[in-house]
Amino acid sequence: MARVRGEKGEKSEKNEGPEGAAGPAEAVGVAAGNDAVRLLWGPRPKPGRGPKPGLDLDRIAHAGIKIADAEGLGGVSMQRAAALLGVTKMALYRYVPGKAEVIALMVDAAIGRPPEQDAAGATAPGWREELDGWARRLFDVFRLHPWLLEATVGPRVMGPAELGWMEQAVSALDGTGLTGAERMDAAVLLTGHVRAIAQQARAAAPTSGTEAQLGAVLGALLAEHGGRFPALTAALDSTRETGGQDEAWEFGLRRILDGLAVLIDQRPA
Amino acid sequence: MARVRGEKGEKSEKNEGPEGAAGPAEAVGVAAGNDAVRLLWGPRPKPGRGPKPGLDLDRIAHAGIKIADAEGLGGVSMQRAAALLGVTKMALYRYVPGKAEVIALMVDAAIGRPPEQDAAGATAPGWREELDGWARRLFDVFRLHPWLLEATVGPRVMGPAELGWMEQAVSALDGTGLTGAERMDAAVLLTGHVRAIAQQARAAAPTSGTEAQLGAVLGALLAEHGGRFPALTAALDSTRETGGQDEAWEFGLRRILDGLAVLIDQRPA
DNA sequence: TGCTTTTAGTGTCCGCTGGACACAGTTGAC
DNA sequence: GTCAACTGTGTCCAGCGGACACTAAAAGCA
Repeated sequence: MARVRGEKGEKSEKNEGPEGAAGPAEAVGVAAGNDAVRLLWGPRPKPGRGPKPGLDLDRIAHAGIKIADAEGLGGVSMQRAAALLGVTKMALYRYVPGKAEVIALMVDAAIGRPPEQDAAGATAPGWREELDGWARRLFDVFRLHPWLLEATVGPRVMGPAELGWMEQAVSALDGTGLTGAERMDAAVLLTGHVRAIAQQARAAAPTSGTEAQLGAVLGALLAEHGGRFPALTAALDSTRETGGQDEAWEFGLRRILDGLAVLIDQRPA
Repeated sequence: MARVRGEKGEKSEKNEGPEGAAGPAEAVGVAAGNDAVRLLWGPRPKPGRGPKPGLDLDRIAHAGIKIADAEGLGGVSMQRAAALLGVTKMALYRYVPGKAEVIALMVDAAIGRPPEQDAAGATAPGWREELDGWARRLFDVFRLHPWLLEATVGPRVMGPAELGWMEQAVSALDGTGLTGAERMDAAVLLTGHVRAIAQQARAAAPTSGTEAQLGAVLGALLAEHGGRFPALTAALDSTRETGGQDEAWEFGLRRILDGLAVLIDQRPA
């Protein structure tokens, strides 16, 4: 396996200034961009002369995923991942230049390739049904790996799997008369909704203390300070368990698709 | 000032298990819920007998904001914030039970109260104009404090300012025939779009290395692996600088408002 | 006025993190 | 058979969030 760090001095440049003084550096910073691209998109350097590598990027990614699924992204550390693989943490640095890249690999592996959807008979489904199904499948992924939300904030490089999802959404809009930019914007719009609801679902998840505790907190707050938020109070009162986040998901999805339909209908095909 | 930690043993409960074994614990975890509620919503305990407090929650929040604005959320540590205020980091723990609460305070202070918008003459603006302006103003806030994106992932308690924004959006839909739940869902939908574009804008921000580097990376990737992503390649080729993220913002906003209009028009007022 | 109690800020300590670096042992190529 | 490349380990470091004991200041009460 080829050296994972380029020039050995390259990595040290990260430490310039007191704290980097520029980027978030929190998750997958852009500083890791080039490295991350190489790791995500290959080519994976073939083993050369030394001892056989005991690990590979996939195993590392899945070790991280296992931890993150069980304990959240905060539970993922180089130590824990390495321990899960039966090596010391420094062994991981033979495969990956830093933690940011581990997370990038985790993200792409966890998102996974989008399932093929055509088949299902001879009738072509139409853009609306396709996008609807696409959004639901993506939502399922975020529900399965809630930490994906935190892991995908900030500037980062998309991996092949993630790009595959984008491809599928954009191609669902082929032949609708929308321009290329518009098709991509539509995919971004849908992704935003998926993320928004996934986030809201996580807040109400039973993992978080006692049941839908946060919703209760909101209710209590409005009960106490309701005077300052009349419209919210009224809205919440008139709701009272109409459906919860499932409703928000369906509502937003329908609104977005309706909005797209308005545009598509007035376009010459 | 009253003791900030309740029973002194309460805090230790956080350390149960190897790593909490439950929550993300990364940002503002739900474990901080009760404390965060007290700090965000008051009542602020009035000073009692001891030495005069040299700080207050607002100053702490703004110190954190200053750092985060300059260096990103990753640059915010108790040490740095305390140093900016001229005290040791442990002094902060007299006001705040932990870092999570500092971030919660930063978030609410940075989001700020939504500007009043009525006035502007006698003509009532109508829900569409109101929501449009609302979304743009919220977007401005996220552009001003990009770290808000990272700071607001995960389950958390909303502060008065944040709830004020929600209030404004919901009240803009009063009288449209939408149910309370639907009005809230619409607000969530818009917020999701604001966040999605804010995130995408951050990726292309000049802060990140050389200019819109990440967009270039995407282009290079598609140039190399374009065969696997035909629809994306076509979309991106047909685009070529049609406008960038501004277009995505306008596109999504219009689509959402169109979708809402479809629903509202078919509702009896 | 003086004493006592409450409290603000400090200093010290701990476990953990991500990462640099030097080293030992294994392997393939010549 | 020798050598160069490479994997995994051990050790070290600065920085992090936070617990805890301590000193000093201020207010209430006698």
